[in-house]
Amino acid sequence: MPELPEVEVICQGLRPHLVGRVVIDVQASGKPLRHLAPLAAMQEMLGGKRVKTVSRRAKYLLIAFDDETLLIIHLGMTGNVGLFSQTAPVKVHDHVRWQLENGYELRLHDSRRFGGVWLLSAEQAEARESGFFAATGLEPFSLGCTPAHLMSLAAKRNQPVKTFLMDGKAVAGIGNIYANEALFAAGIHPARPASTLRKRDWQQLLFLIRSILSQAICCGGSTISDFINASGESGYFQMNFQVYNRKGGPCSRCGAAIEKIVITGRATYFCPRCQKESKAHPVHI
DNA sequence: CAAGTTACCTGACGGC
DNA sequence: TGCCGTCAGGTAACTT
Repeated sequence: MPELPEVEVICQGLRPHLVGRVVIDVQASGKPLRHLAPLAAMQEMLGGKRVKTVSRRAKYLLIAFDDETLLIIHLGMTGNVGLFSQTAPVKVHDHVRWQLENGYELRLHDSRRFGGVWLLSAEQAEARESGFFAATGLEPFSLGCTPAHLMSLAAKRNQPVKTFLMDGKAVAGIGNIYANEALFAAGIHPARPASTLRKRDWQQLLFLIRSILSQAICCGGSTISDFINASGESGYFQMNFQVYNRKGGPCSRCGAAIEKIVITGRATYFCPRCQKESKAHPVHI
C-alpha cells in the first residue's frame, strides 16, 4: 500500500492527536511481523512516556518520546495505523495496540504482515542516520537530493531507471505507483538504463517526482484497495493515475493504448508513444 | 558486486 | 457455489 505520500498523510493525520499523549500499555496479537520489537521491551521502554514528535523518514513512521526513545513503524504492503477507542472491537489483523492515557489506542492493522515495528533507544535514535537508516537513500524533497546526486548514483547502474527509482537505497519513498507515474510525466521509458539519463533528464525527472508526490499528499494519498488515513478516510490521488493500473486505456496525452510489462518482477505501465526507449519528452502536466 | 529471483503472508478477483 | 491460479502498494535474503 503505502509509498511516501500515504505515509506522509498518515503522519500528518496522527500528529495532532498523538503529540502530548502518554502510552500506558502495549498489546500484541502474537502473530509475527517482518520485524516486531519484543512486547515486553515496548511495555517497559514506552510505558509512562509522552509522545514528543510524529514524523516520517522514507516509508517509515517515526514516533519520538520525551526521553528520545524512538518507535519506528513500517506498513509493508497492507499495513495501516489509526487511533481507536480502547473499547472498539479489535479486528482480526490488528497486530499491535499502543494504549494511551486518554482512553484511545494506536492500532497497527496489517493483513499480510509485511510491516514492521522497531524500538530504538535514545542513543540509537540520535545516531539513526548512521545506524537504522544507514542504507536508506536521501529524501526526494531534501536539499541534498539534486539532479547531479541522482545522476552520479545512476552512473554505476545498468539497471532500468524505474528499478533505480524504486530502490530505497538510492532515493527514499518512491514505490511502484509513483515510479510509473513520474516516468510517464517525464516521457522516459521505464526500461531505459538509469546510466543513460543526462543532466537535463534528471532535472526534469526530479522536478516531476517532487511535483507528483506533492500532489498525491495534497489528495490524501492513493487508495488502491485498503489504504485509509489515520482518520479512516480514503485518498483520492488514484483519480489522477495516468498509467498505473491502466493497461489498454488511452494515454491522456496522445491516445495510444497504455502497455503493461514486467520490470524486475514488478508490473510496469507506460505509453509506448510518449515514452520512447531513447529520448525523454516531458509530458506537460 | 550488481542485478535478477524468491520468500515472506493474506485476500481479492477471474476463469472454469 | 466453490476451487484454483494469479496478482497486489515492500523489503531483504538468496542466487547467478
